[in-house]
Amino acid sequence: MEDRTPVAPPHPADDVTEHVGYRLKRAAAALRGAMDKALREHGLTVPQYACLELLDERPGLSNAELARSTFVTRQSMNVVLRGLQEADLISRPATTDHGRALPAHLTERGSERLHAARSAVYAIERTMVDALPQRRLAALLADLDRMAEALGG
Amino acid sequence: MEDRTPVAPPHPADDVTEHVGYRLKRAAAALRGAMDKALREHGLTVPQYACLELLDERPGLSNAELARSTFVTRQSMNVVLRGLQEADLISRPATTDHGRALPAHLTERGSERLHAARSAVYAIERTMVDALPQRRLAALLADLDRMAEALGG
DNA sequence: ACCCCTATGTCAAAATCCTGACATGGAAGA
DNA sequence: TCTTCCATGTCAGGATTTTGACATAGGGGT
Repeated sequence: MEDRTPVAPPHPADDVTEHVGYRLKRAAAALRGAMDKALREHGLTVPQYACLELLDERPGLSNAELARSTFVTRQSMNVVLRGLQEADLISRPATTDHGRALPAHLTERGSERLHAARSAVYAIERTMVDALPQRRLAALLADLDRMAEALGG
Repeated sequence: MEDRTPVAPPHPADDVTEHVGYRLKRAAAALRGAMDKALREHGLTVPQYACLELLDERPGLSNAELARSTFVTRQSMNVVLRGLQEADLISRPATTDHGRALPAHLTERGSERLHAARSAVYAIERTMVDALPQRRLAALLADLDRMAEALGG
């Protein structure tokens, strides 16, 4: 239980739990867990929800584009898309006259499901943001971007 | 390629990629990718490295404690520990005279492997920190903690 | 026209992780 | 003491994700 509060840290920098990577992983894990729990009640997984949200904003995205946007491989996104197609939440043409990318679109059911789940996810986001001191959000977003870009993300 | 720079975002808050969760996931994914690549050259996975690092600082941690500290389930950590034991990087007693928790310890090989991999991981951490404006690190760590705690992390 | 390079979709196999479940050891309270 | 509860380790099964590989479509340069 006291895993994250060692009894006597010699120096903050000497404790792994004080490192940026550890904190980042911790926050991401907390978010993932909260979203998993909230989305389960809507019959969606986190990658599935991410897909629907992206397709709602930018209809016609291809499998590879969705994969890059959600930071997973094309193969992983492919199975996610199949699941969504199986559930009739998205639609994808079997062929295309130009190129190889197959544009995906939300179905009516997909749009409804997204709007139902969105409020739950937004509540989580609100919980996170409200936990921050006022006016610190922009700086946090900028810092996260700087780190990701520095690592080639 | 232009996945993260939509042509015309109506309002920042209306774009998923502007949300805190998205940025958090992006930074975490970038970190994970960089660590994966760096650790592969040392024959370690990220969870394995996390284990070794924790055991170096706090020898005798049990499977369940390590699992909580790395934000995975006991079952997942169990297979990680078996892999480390198989590679003779850690040691665990088969039985214990008191309780059920089996304290894990680094072996000589494990300590050597950790020290070899540590420099690569620390370089990544340095890259991240250097990408931040000076003196912003403490605030970032605090914000990450606040968010994690708000979500029950 | 031809070749090369990149991007995309997909298949197959393996690795990783999680959910559900069970048995055991220890602590706390009736 | 006995009972109840919690934590731990472990097994089995399935879901998710990744690595590796292959074939195809399009653009660019020769």
